[in-house]
Amino acid sequence: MTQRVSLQDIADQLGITKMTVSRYFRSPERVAPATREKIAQAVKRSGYIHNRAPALMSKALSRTIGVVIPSLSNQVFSALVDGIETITNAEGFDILLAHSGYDQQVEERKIEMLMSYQVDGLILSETEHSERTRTILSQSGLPVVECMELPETPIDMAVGLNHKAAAFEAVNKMISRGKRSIVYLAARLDRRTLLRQQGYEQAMWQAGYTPQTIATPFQSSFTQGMNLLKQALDTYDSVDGIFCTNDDLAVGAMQHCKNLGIRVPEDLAIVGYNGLDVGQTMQPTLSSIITPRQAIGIKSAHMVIDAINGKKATTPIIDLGFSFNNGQSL
Amino acid sequence: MTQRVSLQDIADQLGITKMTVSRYFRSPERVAPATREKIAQAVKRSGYIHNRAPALMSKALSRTIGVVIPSLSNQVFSALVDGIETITNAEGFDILLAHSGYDQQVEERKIEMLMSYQVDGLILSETEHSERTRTILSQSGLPVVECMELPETPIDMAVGLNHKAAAFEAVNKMISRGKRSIVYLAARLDRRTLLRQQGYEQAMWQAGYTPQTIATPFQSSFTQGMNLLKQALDTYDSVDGIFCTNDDLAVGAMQHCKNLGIRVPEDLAIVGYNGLDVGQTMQPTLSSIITPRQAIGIKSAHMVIDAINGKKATTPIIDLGFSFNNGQSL
DNA sequence: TTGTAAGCGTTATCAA
DNA sequence: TTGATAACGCTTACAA
Repeated sequence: MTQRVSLQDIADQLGITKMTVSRYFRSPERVAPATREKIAQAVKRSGYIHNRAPALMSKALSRTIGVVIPSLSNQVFSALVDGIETITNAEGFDILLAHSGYDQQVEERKIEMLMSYQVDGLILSETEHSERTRTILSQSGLPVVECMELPETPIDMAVGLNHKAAAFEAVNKMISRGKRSIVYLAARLDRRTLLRQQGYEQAMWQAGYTPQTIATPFQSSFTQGMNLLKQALDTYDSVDGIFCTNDDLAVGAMQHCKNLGIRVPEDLAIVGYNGLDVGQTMQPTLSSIITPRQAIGIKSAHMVIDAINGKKATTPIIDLGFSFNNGQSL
Repeated sequence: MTQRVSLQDIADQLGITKMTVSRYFRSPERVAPATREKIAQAVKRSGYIHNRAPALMSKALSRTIGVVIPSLSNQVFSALVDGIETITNAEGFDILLAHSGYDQQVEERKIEMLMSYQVDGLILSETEHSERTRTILSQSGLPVVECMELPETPIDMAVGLNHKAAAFEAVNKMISRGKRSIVYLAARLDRRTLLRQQGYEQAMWQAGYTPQTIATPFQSSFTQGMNLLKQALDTYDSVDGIFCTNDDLAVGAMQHCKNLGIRVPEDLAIVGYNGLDVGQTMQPTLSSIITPRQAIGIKSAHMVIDAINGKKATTPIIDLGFSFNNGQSL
């Protein structure tokens, strides 16, 4: 059966105390070379694995940060986690990862789970939370970074970009190229999707055009992109531009154009969001807004760790901006 | 500062002992209704979060399963995790998630980390491990399921499919459609990619043709699919079929054909692997091998949990097979 | 350089 | 129905 090896077990084998073995792990230079050697061998032989539970019980830090992302199949969040781990690895922190499936109740459960493991801080990649989530996070006093978008009232700290402004700029670019009947394609109506819609609508109204949105509550996917474009073409007249809430939809839409012989961008301009690899394989290449997700991860990790170390950031909200990949589809 | 609320704190507020509060959580029916009510309020007020550390120290189960996947941006593994969580949620287990980036050293570190949290079992989605990983897992006696492919010598249990056989069947289908100069496109040379290559080569030799592989050590992506196809067309003469180690490459390759005006499947047949959504948006739709990844997750979780409950599976290796999505690209 | 003792927060067990 | 006690395995602080 499962027989965990303890420090005591190793100490017993060698006729020393567990304290010396413990020291061997934490500060080997304070153990006599001969003893060190003996312990090294015994550790190797026994396959000892450090047990964090006792350390979690003392008031000491766990040196672990909890990370919650909405999806396990989205390059945006894998880049975010990559960025986070660059820093946590360098700083000697571990991360504990959980995913919420874009569901606030699930997010709440996962945050509680992570907290039950005594994480020292949390990085969340959404900004809309259940009432209880906000309560337990505030009460805990734990450093929390909400990232990707910038909440008006962050729980603690935030790192991201202004999605409304990004969408506004993208749609303005489309308008300045002469497009006027631009439709917004939206999926999974999360907060970022709605913010982008606001930016889109603002740009349209400002130019004197009427915003037209086609949305689905389902997960976005290439197939959804095709379907939404079909609907858009059926619903609205003389559509000459499509602004998509992400690249998956945009690629699906572009695919549909190819299948139908619609010329991009002459007949229909298409702009995506996130600047993923897939858009660059298309012909024409996809125009898209590039979000600095790796940098967001890096900055988020720095902020949590600084806060854990008692150096709380003076500016709790960091806007890392965005850029525009011109591409050929506009 | 971070001021964790303990059971003792709540008990003190109410003038009772922490034991009663503990009971309130584990078996509320054994606490007097009046007391129960008082505790409920105090718990809510204080934002108490369960602390797992002490429980991890007793010999009791943690009711947590560690899961290691290679990538956070691959639908294959998100579906696997979905399958796992269907079961763990139902059975009252939590999962602790980690990702290895397809790196055995990272996998080793993550497994150690998960074990340091006293997980009751592990689900790994790769079958090649470092020496030390195999050692510590064996010595721990922990239930371990390796999934996706079927190792010859599993550490403990395994759930997956025979990738070599799947590739063999797919390539045979291509051959039976008259294709003879079929090139295999490979990326990130992990074990599954190599197994598929074996199946491909076996089918080719058996038909009297010479296998031709174009490989890159880099992560697969749509862009890589384009590049590899370019190379294949430059390197080999009269290529009439492409078998790809996954759908990303296949879609990139198909995209390249569209850009060049190569007709699929007339001039070039393309077959992918995994049956992801993206392939279905293409015109023609992508022919692909469909892997039962959600079912693999479900079965894996069942097996670990059964083993934890002392009901070790009699058959430690489960083959869940595969199917073929005919599509239009063949 | 190594050892001793106390304590972390919860739960199992036994007692009232 | 509630309480007292011990135990889990490690680390901190102190002692030898």
